[in-house]
Amino acid sequence: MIDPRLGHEFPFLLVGAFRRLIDELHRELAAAGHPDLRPVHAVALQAIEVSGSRITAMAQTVGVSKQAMAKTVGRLDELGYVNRAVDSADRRAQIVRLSPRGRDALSRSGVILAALSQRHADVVGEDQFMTAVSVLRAIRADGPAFEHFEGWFGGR
Amino acid sequence: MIDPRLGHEFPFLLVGAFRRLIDELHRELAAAGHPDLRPVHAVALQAIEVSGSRITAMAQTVGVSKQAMAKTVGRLDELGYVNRAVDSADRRAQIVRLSPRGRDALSRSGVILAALSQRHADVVGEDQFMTAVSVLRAIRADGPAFEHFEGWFGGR
DNA sequence: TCTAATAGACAATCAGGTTGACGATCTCAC
DNA sequence: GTGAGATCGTCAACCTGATTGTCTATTAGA
Repeated sequence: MIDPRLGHEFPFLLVGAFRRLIDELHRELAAAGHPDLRPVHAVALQAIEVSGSRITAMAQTVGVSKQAMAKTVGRLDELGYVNRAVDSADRRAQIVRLSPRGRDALSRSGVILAALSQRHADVVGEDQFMTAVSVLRAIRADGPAFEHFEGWFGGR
Repeated sequence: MIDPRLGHEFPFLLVGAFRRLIDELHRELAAAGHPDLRPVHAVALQAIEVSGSRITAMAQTVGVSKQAMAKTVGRLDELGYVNRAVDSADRRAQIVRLSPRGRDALSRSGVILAALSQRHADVVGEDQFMTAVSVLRAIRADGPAFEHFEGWFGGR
């Protein structure tokens, strides 16, 4: 039997660890030349396939309306993280592609997150860390790849 | 050395596990007679001290403006989860107290979350689960008791 | 008793999302 | 071919949940 008081603590542990991880990621991204990149941008960047993606497809992947995704993509374009081009095969559509800067941001994110994970693994022990990963995988189970939170937490 | 690809997965594991846990909590709370209780309400309820709290104090605890907290408390009053009374010692202030229904919701939350944690611990093994807890505690470190997310994820 | 600070309500505003409607374009059955 | 219907991305209107600024009532303290 685990301590029943853990019940109330556990969600806070999860969200707190998430928050701290993402805060550290963006602090280091900012220091590495990406001060304007917000978490929501990083999520959108990850929804872009290597061959380029349509806005509608990205919206569906992330779980927001295409209008919302269009706005985010517009901002990413402004910031130089993506390029847009009309799809030669379908002139209604745009193909959104990562720019070199976008690729840089994404690969740096990977490096930073890997380093952060490694740092935490060093502190608690690698096998402990991997145990935590497998526990989280079990809890998360077959959830969606991207979580959509709009209006989820609140709602009057 | 842990697999560098874990870096990108880890935040999604955390947020996915959190989301799943809270979703299950509120599904069971709804089935137990609390269908209108949202996560944001549960957070506010937890910010009420046993002897009663002022709105301003709750706002500070949770990390939102007092106006926002006043609205949430108003809703909780509507729903019958709290009672408000003028503070006899300071007639500007209100004392917000949990109603019996509020106490029921909070104690049920505890029971449900403990059961969910126990269920996951049963699946992965109690010692594995406790290892995960200590890893999360290490990552979360000395973060605030309540995480405040408004405007954190997005921001143009 | 006068002044500064505080509790909470009201109003205006903002941000980030939503839905609905639209023009342009594509697909497909005929 | 061509006409009907679906789909892509934009524009506009709106909703929600937060924010800041302002206000009154009240309290605390010199």
